[in-house]
Amino acid sequence: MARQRNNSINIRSVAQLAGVSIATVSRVINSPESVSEELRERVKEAIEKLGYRPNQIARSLRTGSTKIVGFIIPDITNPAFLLMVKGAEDYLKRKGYMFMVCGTDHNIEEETKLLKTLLSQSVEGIIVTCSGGRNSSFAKVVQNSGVKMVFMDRRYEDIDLPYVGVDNTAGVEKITDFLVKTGHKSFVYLSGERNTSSAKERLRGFMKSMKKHGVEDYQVLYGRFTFESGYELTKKLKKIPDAVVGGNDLVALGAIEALNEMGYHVPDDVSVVGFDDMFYSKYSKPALTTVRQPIYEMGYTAGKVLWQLLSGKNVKKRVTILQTDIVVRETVKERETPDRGFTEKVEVVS
Amino acid sequence: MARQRNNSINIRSVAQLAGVSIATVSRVINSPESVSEELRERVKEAIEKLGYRPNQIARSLRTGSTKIVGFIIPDITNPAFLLMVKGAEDYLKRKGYMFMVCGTDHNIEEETKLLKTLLSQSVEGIIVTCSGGRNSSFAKVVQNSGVKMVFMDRRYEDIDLPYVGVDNTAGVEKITDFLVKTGHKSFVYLSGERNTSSAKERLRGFMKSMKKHGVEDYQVLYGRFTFESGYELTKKLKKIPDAVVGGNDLVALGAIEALNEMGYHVPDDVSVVGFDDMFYSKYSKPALTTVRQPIYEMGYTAGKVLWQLLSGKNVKKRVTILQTDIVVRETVKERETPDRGFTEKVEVVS
DNA sequence: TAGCCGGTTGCAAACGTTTTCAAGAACGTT
DNA sequence: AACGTTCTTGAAAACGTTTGCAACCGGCTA
Repeated sequence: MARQRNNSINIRSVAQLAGVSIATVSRVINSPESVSEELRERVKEAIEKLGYRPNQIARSLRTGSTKIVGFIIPDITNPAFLLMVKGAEDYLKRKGYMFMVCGTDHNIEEETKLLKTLLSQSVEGIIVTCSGGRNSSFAKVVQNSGVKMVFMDRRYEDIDLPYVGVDNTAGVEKITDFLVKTGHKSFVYLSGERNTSSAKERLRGFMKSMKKHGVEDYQVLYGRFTFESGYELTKKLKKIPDAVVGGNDLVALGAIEALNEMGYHVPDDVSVVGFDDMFYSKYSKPALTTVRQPIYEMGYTAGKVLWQLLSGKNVKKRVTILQTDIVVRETVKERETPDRGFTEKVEVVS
Repeated sequence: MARQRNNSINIRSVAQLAGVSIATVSRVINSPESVSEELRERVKEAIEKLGYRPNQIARSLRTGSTKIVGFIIPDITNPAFLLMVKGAEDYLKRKGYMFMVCGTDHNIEEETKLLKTLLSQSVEGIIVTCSGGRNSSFAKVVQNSGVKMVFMDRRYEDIDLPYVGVDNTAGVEKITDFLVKTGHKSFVYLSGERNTSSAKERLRGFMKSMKKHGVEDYQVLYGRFTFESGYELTKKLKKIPDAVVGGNDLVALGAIEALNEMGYHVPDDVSVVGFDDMFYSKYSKPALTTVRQPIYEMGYTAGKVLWQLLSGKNVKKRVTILQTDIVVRETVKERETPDRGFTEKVEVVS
């Protein structure tokens, strides 16, 4: 016996009302120029009258193209990640895509689970900002999925996929150089999650600067990319350095809070810098000196790269690295260098 | 001639490998207890071997249930909205749902467009935070859609749908009462987008407090819910009041920035309060006194209500209003009331 | 007039599932 | 031995589209 036919309006209702076949209705929708003026009008009228909207599910099943791209990011609540997402969306929505964005809560098991879920939803492409430093099960799923993917901001180095990121190393190196140049002699670096690619790259920039200038009075502390982490790490400091370099703005802001509570003034007693230039950093008191990342552009570019993949083009540039600027505000103060006046002089002469 | 069969693994490949019918494979997946031990094992093995994952699209088409709920929010980049979304997701994902979240950029035309798009994606439910104060085309689409919907945080009053929100009026009234009680005599209220339901409700709370205490020295200024708006409105002030009430935290923070630049000290010269208790407010300098909204809970509750709708239950409570707390930090200072000492005394006596 | 061609149209298959129905097997009861 | 019951299983229909193919209709050429 026939199952009860769903009473909602479908292509058949339209066809019936217009007195044509469903094929014609479909054509009116997808390639109107291929059907005669008269029928086209009749069908359009019927569509209007019934308020018919094609069922995307059926369409997807038939064509094999869902026009959906998924995002996997560590935290759906973090504005920085969402600004990237927005960048990618802004590019891709003009190509007719819809989006599913999923947060892993920094949990790599959840990450693979989400990947699987997205795959069975038949998304056409996925943009991923990794939640950890390595994720072997993730790699396995990716390999035999055949879906188009792009890494954004963070990547798993053992998975060969296009990557759009930011020159973390150069960014931190630049701002650390700036601190050295302005007379700071002792440093503390407050790292975020140590296994993420961005944390590693940023730390590398710091180390490069230290080495380059022959600075030995520095210390590296590991924590997370949060305000609280910056706060706690700083509180534990035995000796206060000339400058604190935060793994990101949140960490830097946490450090400032702690320093204030410990009775130090920023920037008079200590300089502090961050990384990100997040929304609030320019309004903090004192306003944070930091490294500006082109976050939105990064997402936009990732969207573009994914689209190239989706439209079958060969992506020549597998890796796109965007550059950073340093933005000088109020948390760095030029230090006197009384005890090194001599060295300074020599350098000038040589 | 037969179209080329899609070479990706489907239920048929599994059936073939296991030597059973596709019906059996489907049963192994959906109700394993209904198939014999032996076949079940064979099928599971085949699934594992091929890495088969059921095609959700096909499943949705057949069952008419996509297990997707959509969100429409004004700004995908605003952490407050996303915290609500997270709340709802946390509730609904345990019920097996996936999510599509869409931002309108505060544009009501985009809002109806997104609604239509979500509908043709056959989402089962939609949670909406309105972008404007009214949206007639939105209403029209909602009426004959049959999809389950819930308003979250903001609503269109002419559309009868379940609503989960916060007692904006009581919140602002409470904090304004607090200002009056601590001796403030003159007020400025900085409103956000004046047509949104939350802006209206908050303003009402302010007015109630003014009226209740017979205060006449107040002024209401309209702008937007942004830092910049608070800043600009404040800059235009001819006369500085005892207290500034911001339509939200951003506005309040903008006002503080402007006041500082104009040479006034917060809270010594002026008190400032906000609404939201957003992430950064406790770290601002001075830390903002504000109204805490249970944002996450609001989303969680909206998710719960939507689920009741989805599972066919009758929702008895069409409107759920969550209460706010006021959180006292550093931006309010008790004022002397030299010229009213007398009244004060009378009150105590009476 | 026969043949051909381009433009419109409809029929029916296919996309990958779920689910109804009926058939068969195994078993116990009379 | 006949029958009923319960449990497993497979065949086939259906979900709402898109699209290859064939049919038809005019008009044109030979």
